[in-house]
This record gives sequence, structure tokens and C-alpha cells, in this order.
Amino acid sequence: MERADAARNRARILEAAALLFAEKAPQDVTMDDIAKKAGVGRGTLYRRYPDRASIAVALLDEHERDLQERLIRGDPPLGPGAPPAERLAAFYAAMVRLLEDHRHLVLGSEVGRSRFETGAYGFWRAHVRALLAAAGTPGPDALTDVLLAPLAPEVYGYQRDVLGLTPARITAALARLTATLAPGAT
Amino acid sequence: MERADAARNRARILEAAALLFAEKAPQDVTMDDIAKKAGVGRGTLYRRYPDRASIAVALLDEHERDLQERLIRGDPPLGPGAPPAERLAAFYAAMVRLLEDHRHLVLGSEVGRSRFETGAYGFWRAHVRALLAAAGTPGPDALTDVLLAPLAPEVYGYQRDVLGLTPARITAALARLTATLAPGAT
DNA sequence: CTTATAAGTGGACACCATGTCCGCATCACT
DNA sequence: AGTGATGCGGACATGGTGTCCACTTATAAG
Repeated sequence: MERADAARNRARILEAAALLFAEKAPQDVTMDDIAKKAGVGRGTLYRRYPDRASIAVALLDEHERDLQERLIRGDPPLGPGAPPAERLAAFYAAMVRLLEDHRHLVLGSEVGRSRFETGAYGFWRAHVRALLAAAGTPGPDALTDVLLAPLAPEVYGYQRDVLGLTPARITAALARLTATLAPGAT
Repeated sequence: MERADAARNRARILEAAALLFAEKAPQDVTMDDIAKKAGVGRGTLYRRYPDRASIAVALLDEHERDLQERLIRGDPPLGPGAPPAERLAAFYAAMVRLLEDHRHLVLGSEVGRSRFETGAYGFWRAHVRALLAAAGTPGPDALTDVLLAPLAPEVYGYQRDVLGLTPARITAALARLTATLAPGAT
């Protein structure tokens, strides 16, 4: 069980981190900044969160859980009941929303390889993999990660910030990927 | 023009960096390591290469130039002359080869956002964008980066190292993305 | 209420990578 | 050789990281 002061400090840390991630670039937010802003010592911070990434992951957790819940038990086309292609398109649309709403956070979650090591990626992977299997798509293992790649925070950030594309256009482009589901020849 | 000693040192640096990248993880190769191994001072190293990424980029440069040349002037289906979908598939196959042959290098080239800032990415982008335009695909701007996303080094590394997929299977999965080129409705 | 104990806290500390700076060496050209 | 300019190298300051340990506080038992 968790002690009362520990819980209080955890809340403080998350709140402080959220503010900091919102106001400046992820890599410019230092562990020291977070500790200072939260009013806790360095050791206290490191006790729970070994690095920036784990803090961002914790902050994203609830939003991701929400989407995960809707994927499993929500209404179609996001939830079960719709054809795989439509469910995939709905998933893309929902992910774009998630990325858009929490852009700074998701960028703070230490992009790069570590993205694949989070529990969330495993969930998205299982979901897409299941959709591919349901559609009878050949060789779904390799295709799954191919279809998830455009959702990498850095890709989305590039499209939004550098190219100036709108979420709607990005969603439309992603929707075209559903064409790969057809069981048709290699 | 470049002084003789400068050229000699540049060669030493690149050679040393190639060896180091080959023997340990990119983020564990420090600028100091490279300078030591190359037998040059810190200042000399920083004069040309401001960070690890730029060294890896320089090392990759020749291989990328080779592929770029073949895309522009090579035989079909890689070069001009074949239908866009076939050219895209050939491009994917060539990129997988490049990634496979220089895996450690390409991973050393500082993944994440910086990938988009390299000249090479701009080239791949222009190429794919042109193929989409030639195929009459609607909204090619957003789709271009979507189609290039699976070629991110970290994605490929994950598929190879963690999932244990073969280059052939990855290439096959990428080939399915050519289905998105059809001008057909959104 | 008091006391024991385990958990939690905070900040000082050592470490390491980064990037800069400047006196000196080396090159190219005359 | 002389000369100006370019390149070299390593010492240095800076800043972030992660650890460690003496102290404090919460909780539960007597």
C-alpha cells in the first residue's frame, strides 16, 4: 500500500510535469525542473520515475486507457461489430485526435525505439493485428507495424508543425491505408 | 579548398566512427570515443561534425547517393518508365536493402525528429510525392509521409531485432502499401 | 498516548558528456 | 625561407544525471 505523503507527492509531480511539458520542448524539461516545480527533492522524483519518458507515459495513461476501452467495448465502428476496414479507419481517426489533443505530451514520451517498449504500443499492435487477421490479410505480422508507423509522434509532429497539414487531411491519408487489408494477392 | 591534413583527419574520423558504430550501440558511442579512436583532438572533431548524427549521415551519404542516382536515372522499375505502383514497390525493396545492409549506421543517425531534417529525407519525400502525383492519388502531401513512416530506422530495427521478421517479409508487407495509390474514392 | 519500524524524503555529491576557446602547429603560396 | 591563414588539440566551464544516506514522517502495535 502507498503512504499518504507518497500519494500526495506523486500527484504533485504529475501536475508539475504536465505544466512543464505544456510550456516548453520536451527535451528542455529537465528532471530538476520537474522536482523544483513539484516542490520535492531529486531523490523523491527518481524513486518513482527513472526518467522523463516514464512521467510522460504516466500522464498519457488515462487517455490511452479511455481509447483502449472504447476499442474493446465501445460502439462500432470503433468497437466490435463493423467490418475490419471501417474499424481501422475509426482507429486512425481516434489516434489522430489523441495525438492532436496531447501533442506535447506524446512528444515528451521519449520518442524513438522506446515507443515500442510501452504497454500501449503492445495494445495498439494487438488491436491492428486482430483486424488484419479478421480481414484475412496475408502476412499480418509485418504489416501491423507498417500500419502503425505513421502514428509515431515524430511523424505526426512533422506533418503538423513543419508541413502545416491539418488533422483532417492526415486522417484522410491514413484512411487510404485501409486499402491494404483486402486479402487479394501479394 | 581543403587542406591536406584536414582531409586526412576527416578520413580518420569517418573510419573510426564506422568501427565504433559497428561494435556498440549508437547512444553509447561518445564524441570523445570517436576523437580518441581517430587520434584527433576534440576541437578537430567538432570543427566538422557538431554531433553524432552528422557523422552517421556522412557515412550513409555515399550509399544513399547511389540509390538516389538509380531512382533518377536507373532502369525500371526503380528508375523511370514503370507504372508508379511498381516503382514504389521497387523503392521499398531497395530501401529495405539499404536499411538491412547498414542497420547499425542508420540507427546511429540519431533517430527521432532529426530524421526529417536530413537532405536524404527530402529526396525520398520528393520521389514518393512524384509517384503519387503520377498515379493521380488525391491528397498526396499527407500520404507521402505516411508511406515513408514504416522506413524509419527504429521501426525496421524493431521488426528485425524484436519481432525477428525477415527482410523478405517486411518487403512484402510494404509492397501492400502500393494499394493506396489507386485514385479511387477516399 | 507512546514507541518502534518501515517507508519516504531531500539535497549534496560524484560522474560524465557536451561544446567552447585559444595558444600553438602546420599548411599553402610567394 | 617568409607570411598569412587555416586547422589542431586538449584544457576548461557548464549542466544534466543518477546515487546515496542521514533525517523525517506515517502507520500500526503496545
